[in-house]
Amino acid sequence: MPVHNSDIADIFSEVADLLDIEGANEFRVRSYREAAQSIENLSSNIADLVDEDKDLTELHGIGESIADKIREIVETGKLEQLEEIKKRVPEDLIQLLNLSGLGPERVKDLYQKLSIKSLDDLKKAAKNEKIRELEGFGEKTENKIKKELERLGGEEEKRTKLIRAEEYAEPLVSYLDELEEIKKIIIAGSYRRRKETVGDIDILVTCSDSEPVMDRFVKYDDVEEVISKGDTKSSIRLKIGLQVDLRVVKEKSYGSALLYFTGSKSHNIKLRERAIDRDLKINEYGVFPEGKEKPVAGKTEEEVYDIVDLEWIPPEIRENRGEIEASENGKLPKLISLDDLKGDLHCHTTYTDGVDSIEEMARAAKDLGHKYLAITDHSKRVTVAEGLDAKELAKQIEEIDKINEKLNDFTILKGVEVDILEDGSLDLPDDILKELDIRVCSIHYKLDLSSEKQTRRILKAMENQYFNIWAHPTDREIHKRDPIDINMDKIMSEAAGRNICMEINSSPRRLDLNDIHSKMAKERGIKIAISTDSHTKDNLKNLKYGVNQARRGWLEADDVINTKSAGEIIKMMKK
DNA sequence: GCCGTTTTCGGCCCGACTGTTTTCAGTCG
Repeated sequence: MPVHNSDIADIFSEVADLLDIEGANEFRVRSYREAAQSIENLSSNIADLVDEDKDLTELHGIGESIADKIREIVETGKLEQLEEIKKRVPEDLIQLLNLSGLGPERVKDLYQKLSIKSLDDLKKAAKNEKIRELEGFGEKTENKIKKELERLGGEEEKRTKLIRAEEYAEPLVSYLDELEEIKKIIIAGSYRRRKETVGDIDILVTCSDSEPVMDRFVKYDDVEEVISKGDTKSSIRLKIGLQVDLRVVKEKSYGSALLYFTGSKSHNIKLRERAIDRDLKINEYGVFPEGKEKPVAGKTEEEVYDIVDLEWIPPEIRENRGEIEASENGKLPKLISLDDLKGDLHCHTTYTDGVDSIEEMARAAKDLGHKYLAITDHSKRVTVAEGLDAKELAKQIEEIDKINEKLNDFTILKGVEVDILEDGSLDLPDDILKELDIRVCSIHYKLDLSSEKQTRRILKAMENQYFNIWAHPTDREIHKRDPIDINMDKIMSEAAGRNICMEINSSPRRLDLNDIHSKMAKERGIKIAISTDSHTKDNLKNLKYGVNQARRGWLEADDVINTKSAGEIIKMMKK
């Protein structure tokens, strides 16, 4: 059973949480958290690095001790240290940390003084009004715990998909913006970094007077609960469960505040450390020389970066994944933008499970400013979509030729989304595949094969000369389906060697490849197709979500094939 | 536990809000 990066990261997070509750040195706890994050952010498979006997301490946040522990986990599947800690601290206490308002100190108190070991214990103690009797706790705290228990119902809180967050954040911003006191208003946080999911919404405001802004904020129609309200900071929870934080700062602090509230946290910490090296202090109000109260920068983000000798870094890559070093060395990527894309390379029509005809799809794409659209209906194995056999596909090819004659300055590419069967063969014979301009290959069945079998399946499929683009490579669906288990390192090496492209599927429920894998593909020289996998005309607009992901993966126009013309793409797909 | 163009020891990002306190610890982002 191969050990995944996320397994190792989870173990270290657990160690951190339990040590924290136990009252261990906070910096030691932080080390485990940072190691976990560092591993989570890693593009290559850490188990492979161990097999290759690489020096793990070269990774940021990983020293001798944690490197040993990683090796132990890879070799034995578990960490003895964690088993030991669990003997001292009940592991279910970690769930208590999910309740807003409960941190390690309070959880420790609850455990030591009331023998609370689980959410159930906590529920009972709250019901019997035992918690309010504890020193440092009170009636309000107890009530808050009760409320939180009810709200979460034992379920782990899920982050909200970006597209859904947009639906709620934008009207709220418009509502606030009606106030004449407001000068600037912007959504910061992971929303601005265009992360696929957001934990909450952070709104930053500059204004002439904060009082009416805060008042209006907490009176918003969709508010379920006011979590806090102050002069410069207020938090609410919307009825759908999404938390929104509002921060008000002065105009002269706008840049440093925006930087701070955009994050990521680890990016900011890196910047602050950099400032300390220069005898400066960065906070949300500006950049201050040691001991001075007058800021030397802060009005714009550029100013703040500049004063620590960095170029401005686009929000999407502020994840402490090497962007600060790149900025320092003038090596920041020139990130791709939606305007760079000339067309879309994956969609479906009424031939299979799409709802619009070939011509309707093509005209809609043209209206969006595209120069081409690849029609890639399913192959026969995908029976739920009534996938096409060779004969039906031949008929579609003929129809596309006819429609292409009618269209000016637009090309419909003849394609298919051919299924990769369990044995690694493609679902249609070569003699029909060769008639096409482009072939998108993907898996829809047997997603639960072992890593070894699944990897072999894809590697085998890639031997086919008509394997052009590997679509929605991991088959994950956000919050719904885990990625398939594969050795991505190995497959990407193969793809790179065979000039096979990989897809960033822009469907908001997929966004597959994700940001980390996109960056990994770029580093290996693999070209990417950003495609919508549209099943309706309207879906064609989703391309922007794929671009978000591509930007988060450091992709530049040159890394993405649909920045090229239709002619160039057809040429690239012929091998 | 990690890290190092002043360090192998002594630091480790920084501030707002809440509730329980009478000056602050805990939590959060």
